[in-house]
Amino acid sequence: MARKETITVQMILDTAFAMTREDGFAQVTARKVAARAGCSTQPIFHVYKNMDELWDAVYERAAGFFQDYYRVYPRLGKAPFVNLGMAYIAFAREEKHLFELLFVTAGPGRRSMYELLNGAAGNVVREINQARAAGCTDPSDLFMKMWIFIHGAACMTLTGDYDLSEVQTLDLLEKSYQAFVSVNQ
Amino acid sequence: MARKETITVQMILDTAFAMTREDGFAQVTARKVAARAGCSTQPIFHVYKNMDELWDAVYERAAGFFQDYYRVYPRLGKAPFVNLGMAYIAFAREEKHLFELLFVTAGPGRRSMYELLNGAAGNVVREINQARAAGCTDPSDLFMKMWIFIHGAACMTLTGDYDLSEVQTLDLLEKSYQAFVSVNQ
DNA sequence: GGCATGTTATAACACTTGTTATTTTACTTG
DNA sequence: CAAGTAAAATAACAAGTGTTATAACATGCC
Repeated sequence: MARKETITVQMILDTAFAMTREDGFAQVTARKVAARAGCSTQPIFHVYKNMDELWDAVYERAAGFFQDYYRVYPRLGKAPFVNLGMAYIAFAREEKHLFELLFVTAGPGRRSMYELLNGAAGNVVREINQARAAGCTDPSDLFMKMWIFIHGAACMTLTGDYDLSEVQTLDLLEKSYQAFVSVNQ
Repeated sequence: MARKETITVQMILDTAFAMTREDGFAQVTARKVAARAGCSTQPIFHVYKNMDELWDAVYERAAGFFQDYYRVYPRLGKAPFVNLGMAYIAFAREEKHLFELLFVTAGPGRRSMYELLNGAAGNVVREINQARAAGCTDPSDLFMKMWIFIHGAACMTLTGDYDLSEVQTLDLLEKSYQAFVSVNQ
């Protein structure tokens, strides 16, 4: 009937996503993706209507990647929000370009930070309940403060203004939680 | 002798800086600056060797703009670092594109966040001394924590994830300072 | 007033981008 | 095996970028 499809959606998306991880989202151009995938630009537009569709797919994949990253990240902290913060800061350090795409670039059509964080598993809600169970009077306010702090540390890793080890970060987050709790009740 | 120079360095830099403030650094291209300045691209390259030189000049101007912004910003806070933070967060809200250029974009040849903050007036050093005078045992550590928090809030304004009023922000920063102090000594 | 000289405008080059028209290729079906 | 058809390659278009060569221009000096 017809020629067999040799370049699949997966191959293109895999390539584009890998390029985003390694070189940044801005490097995902039609010709560069094609070159890395070892084909012309034509299969891309055969599978995706235009580059916007591919870019959206890369964004969705990055969002899913973060969910997975958080899911398997070791839980060393005891206080609420600390494990969420540890994974978040580590993600910013180890996946700079993905972090930038998901949490720094404004961009229309992007999900809110809270939505990305909470994810399908309701990560934030669970942490807030944990804080309430621990006797915190206003866990939402506590989350906001903790999250501002965590986001600040993560963003500073991008510019090289924050460079603490995992152990130091754990200590910093635990102490910060205690600090915020102490003035919250 | 020769034709009088009608398009000056100031006119070009003013235009490029205004474009950065309003539309973002990426919009500062040779043709767009020329169009807005009402001339061809030729005067730009007559005054600057290339676009990199102009971009550097815009960056320097943005850095100076932030210094001025901080200098005249009202001092409503009592605790150390709070006024620095208030001005910083307000700058992120009111000058999104300049904030992005100075404090979010990594880019080579850019100054460190600390250098931009401390400025010519030694803002950070003064605040640290103030904290020490107030009886803080480790003012540098306190500054780091406060700054992570402040930077987090500022960065979240860019993505629309932080939107507290000036009064609320003042309260938040004062309380955060108390929180960090309480676990610091 | 003519003229040399520095400034500006015009136009073009080389490159990159997304996108599309056209051609080639290869595979499945009859 | 031949034919038709879907996929991929080639090539081109239009727009945008930095940069530069060339031409027009105005201005102060002799």
